[in-house]
Amino acid sequence: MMPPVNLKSLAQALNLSIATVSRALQDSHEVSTATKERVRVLAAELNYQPNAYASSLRRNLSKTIGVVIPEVNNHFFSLAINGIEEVARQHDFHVLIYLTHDDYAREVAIAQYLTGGRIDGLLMSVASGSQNFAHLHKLQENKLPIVFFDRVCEEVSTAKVTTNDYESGFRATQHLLEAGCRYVAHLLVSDNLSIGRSRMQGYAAALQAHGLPYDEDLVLSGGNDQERNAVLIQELLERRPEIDGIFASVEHLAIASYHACQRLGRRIPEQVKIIGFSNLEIAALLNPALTTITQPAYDIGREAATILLRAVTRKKPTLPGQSLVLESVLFARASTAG
Amino acid sequence: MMPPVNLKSLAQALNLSIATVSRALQDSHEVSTATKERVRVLAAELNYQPNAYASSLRRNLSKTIGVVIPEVNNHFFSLAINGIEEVARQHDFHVLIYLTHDDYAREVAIAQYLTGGRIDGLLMSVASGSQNFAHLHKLQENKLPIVFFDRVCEEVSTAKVTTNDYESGFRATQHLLEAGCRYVAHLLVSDNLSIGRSRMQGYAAALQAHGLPYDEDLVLSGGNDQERNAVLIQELLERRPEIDGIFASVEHLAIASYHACQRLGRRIPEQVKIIGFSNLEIAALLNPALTTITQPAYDIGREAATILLRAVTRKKPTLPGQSLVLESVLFARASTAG
DNA sequence: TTTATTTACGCAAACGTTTTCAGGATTCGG
DNA sequence: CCGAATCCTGAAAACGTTTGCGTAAATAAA
Repeated sequence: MMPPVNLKSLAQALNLSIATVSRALQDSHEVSTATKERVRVLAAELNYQPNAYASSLRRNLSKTIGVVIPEVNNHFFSLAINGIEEVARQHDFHVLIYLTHDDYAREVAIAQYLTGGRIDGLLMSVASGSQNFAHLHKLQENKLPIVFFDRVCEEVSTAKVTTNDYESGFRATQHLLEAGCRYVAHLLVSDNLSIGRSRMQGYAAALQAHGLPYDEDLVLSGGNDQERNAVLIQELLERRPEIDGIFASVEHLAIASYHACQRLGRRIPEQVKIIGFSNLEIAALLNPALTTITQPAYDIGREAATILLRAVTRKKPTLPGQSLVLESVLFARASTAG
Repeated sequence: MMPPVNLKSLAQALNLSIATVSRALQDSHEVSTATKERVRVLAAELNYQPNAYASSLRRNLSKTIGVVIPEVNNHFFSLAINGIEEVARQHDFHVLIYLTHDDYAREVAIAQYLTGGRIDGLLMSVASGSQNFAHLHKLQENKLPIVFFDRVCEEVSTAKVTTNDYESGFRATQHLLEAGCRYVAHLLVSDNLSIGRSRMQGYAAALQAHGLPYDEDLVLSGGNDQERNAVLIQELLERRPEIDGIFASVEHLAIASYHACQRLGRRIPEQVKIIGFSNLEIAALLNPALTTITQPAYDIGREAATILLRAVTRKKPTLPGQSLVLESVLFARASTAG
């Protein structure tokens, strides 16, 4: 059994004090170049690695950020994580990941975890079921910098990175209307998510701009059960056979719509045109190719992480004024062809 | 500014010693029920949260596991993470995530990070470029339990969770041959990955079983650049126009094959049949629907995490004998229809 | 030479927790 | 009423770092 290699053992081996070794490894100017070199050589030889927890405890800094998201098996979030991890790595930060599965209770439990000083900052996309935000306010009281991305929580005053959801909702709907649709259904994931509300408002505004009525019955709120969503959409299409366009607020609802149409034998785009928010790289390979509004997921992750790390490293709070709005892009494909 | 709420402040407020408060919160039998209750009430009221780093330092246990994977924007890995996170949460463990982007140097750097005692155990899918495994051996010398999943490293003696890759490769190839293919190309991601070798051997064995020659020129090794892969496949199809079947070892190569066929105007499945490893939920919605061999990604994550956490909590090393082989499933769809 | 100033290093406290050890108070068998 | 056992509690060390402060030696200024 090897003895542990820590500052103490290094100091003994070099006949130095622990303090000097520590300072040498930090390249402090208080230690001579020669000594620094001696220390570095031995440390490298013994493969010394500082104990992260001792360091974090002493400095009250963990070099770790947390990422709380609903799902990871989702192109948007996994791309965002890519961006986040990239920035974190550049700053020598570590990334803790937590999944809420859109479950409010789980989100609260996770927030509780995170008050233990385990992380220096938090990136978050809130669960769709969240109504009460006491758990998030508690984190803020603990001086934990937070940056929301995509699914933001408006009640918490901090930086937020989002996309132009209102405009995107407007454009998506307009795209369908211009392709000839007259009865456009809107599928969203939850009514109390700000992001969903913005898209919905864009939808409503586009209808109005084209002199079409807003029909509440054409708005469907889906959940996390893919099969159930498909059934709900199927029922909607049967109940309102005049529907000739679907605007899906999230990717999996667009997919569910495909399944629903497939089962009902409705042809896309001849009978029903579909557009959806999505980060599927292979949208073009679907049958038919899916028209998408694509969010810059990777950039959202990058920007959110950048704002957060700036706050963390400068020990300043994250401010609402640092918020960012990125633009989504509409890719017209076969599913909305006139 | 609020004073910090820690064991000391709790002890002072309750007129108890730090030791007693600590024990009370751990529900130790050494402290009276009445005192426990007093402590618990105040702790809850002040929203006390133990400092994770102090605790980790003292107990030499971080309640954190690391996950090192090539990518997260990949259905297989994101599903696996889902499984991992699930198990970790059940055990009150935290999950640190690191992405190698299949870059060997990055993998080594990450391994270096992880020797700092930051994690109690490691789940890993090795980068495809890795040839030298000194960094992994170093981790083992540090007594860090490791479990490999999917992309295992055979040179390191520990538990591994894989799928029946040889059989799957055999069945995939056989499926094409039985559908009438005579010239089956094989696309793989890297020759030095054990998982790729197994699938390839299955491929070769199936050819032999059907009395067909193994043609090295029909085996193409792809990289991480999707566009370049599509071009390579395109060139292969042009060079060897007799190719009537493609067996893609990973999802993105199957997708690249679709693109290649699309550009060359080859019809799937009439001219070229395609089968690929994939965890795409929407394989059935592709044009045409993609025949897949699907790995139980979620279960792989779950099982790997379970083995690892068992080792961690019982303070025993992970052993090769704990390795697991799960079965993939072949879903026949339109892309290989006779 | 004396007095400042700089340089290079060590001592020891601190971070917040867990845990060993010991001891005072209470209870109980005899 | 004495001894032992039982029950609670506290003092203090330890985990491995970082860092304020002190100080001896070396150098510079006078």
